[in-house]
Amino acid sequence: MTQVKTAGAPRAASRTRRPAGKAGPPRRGRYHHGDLRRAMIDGALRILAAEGVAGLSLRAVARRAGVSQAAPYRHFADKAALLAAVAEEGFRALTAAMRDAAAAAGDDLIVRFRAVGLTYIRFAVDRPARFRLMFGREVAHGAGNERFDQAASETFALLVTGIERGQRAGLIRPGNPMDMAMASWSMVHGLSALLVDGQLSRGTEGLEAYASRALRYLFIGFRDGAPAG
Amino acid sequence: MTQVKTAGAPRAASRTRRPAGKAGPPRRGRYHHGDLRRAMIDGALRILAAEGVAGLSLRAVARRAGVSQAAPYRHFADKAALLAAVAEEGFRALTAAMRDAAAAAGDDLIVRFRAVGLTYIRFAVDRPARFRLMFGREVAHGAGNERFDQAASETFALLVTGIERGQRAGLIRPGNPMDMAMASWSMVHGLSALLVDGQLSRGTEGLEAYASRALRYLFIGFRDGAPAG
DNA sequence: ACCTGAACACCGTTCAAGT
DNA sequence: ACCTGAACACCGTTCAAGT
Repeated sequence: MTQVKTAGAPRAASRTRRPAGKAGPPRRGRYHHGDLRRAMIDGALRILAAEGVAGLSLRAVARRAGVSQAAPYRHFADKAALLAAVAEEGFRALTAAMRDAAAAAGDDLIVRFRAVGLTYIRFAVDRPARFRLMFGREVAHGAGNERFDQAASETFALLVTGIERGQRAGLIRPGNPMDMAMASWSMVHGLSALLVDGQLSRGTEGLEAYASRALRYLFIGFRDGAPAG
Repeated sequence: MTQVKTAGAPRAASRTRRPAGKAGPPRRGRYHHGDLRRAMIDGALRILAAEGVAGLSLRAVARRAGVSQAAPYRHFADKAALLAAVAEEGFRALTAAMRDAAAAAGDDLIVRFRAVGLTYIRFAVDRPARFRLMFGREVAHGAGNERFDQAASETFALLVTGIERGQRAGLIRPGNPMDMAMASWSMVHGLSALLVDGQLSRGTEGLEAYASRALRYLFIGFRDGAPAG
């Protein structure tokens, strides 16, 4: 699932581990952390999963990394910059998961398309705090945050490509693929957001079955042979 | 638009105005505020519109109302309770706006349905901070917040009713109206959220035209006569 | 080059005390 | 009944100083 590689790391003694990783002569004492930037992102992810965004203070992440409250400012301009880095990794993980799901779904384009949407929804439901952060106002979009925006638009490009392929195969009706991508993203994102924030609840029903009940109507609208709009 | 009635209020001298408004003997000095609860909600709305949720601290709202930082705790258990009250009013305003739009749209059920969706999207885009607050994690859903949840589910009930009417009129295909309501809400909410958070941008295109390009495909899927799913 | 310690201006919340 | 003042434990951020 392209999760960040932080799983079994020991909780204490987070100083002095992990060799520099860059070429060049090994630093003598290599006092201090080693890779505080990486440790801050991993720590933020752990706090997000355990306590949600409410517990995610810069000072708490620094504490967990074993450094002073001021140390993170060597690596991030401010708190927003740390959150942007976390969100960017989230978009990369989401894009990778969608790509994997498409590949695993086989040749049927409709099946692939559905699998990609369900992967998006599952990502959101399984990591609610991270999903909210990725799409929330804490992260400045567009404003000099190119790496972040790039990761986000890759996700969109995946969608457009899938629709165009479906049109060429005669499975999806003609029409502007951007409009259809926008419709798909909106429905899948809306379903995710409403589930994550508790406005919709699926009870004991499986997530995939529940979500498919709604997605079905969009697929009918996309299908070639439906009456013209 | 069922906006809160706070428009031209003077900025200073916010004490001692507004008579109690409840029956009973007029209080003698009626020292202090009069209706601090109301003033807190109005102040929160103004800060939300001007600075977004980042500027919305309990102390700032108290300052604006001309009371001490501790005074609000007479009227709200904590900050979350104030935010819940603001969100609840937001849901009521949204529901009322959708109802008005449906009434103004005339008899054609499809036109009505579209008008309701576009009203939702316009509400979100015109009051982004308020929209985010209404649907965000700051407000506890379901956890002993009945008045809030009631306002939210009224909005959903409006949708289901519209779909059932469309089915009876033979305009909408047979099927579980709850599923279709879920699909509609998801698409409209997703479009709103992605616009509000800046992931989708409509450039210079009018909001209604832009949103309709996506909504179109859902309507095709709903329409009676479309190939069965 | 990377980090610490102390400081500043903010928070949310509590609690005794005032009218 | 409703509000104030002072306090506590937190924040984000800055800045001189240390190694």
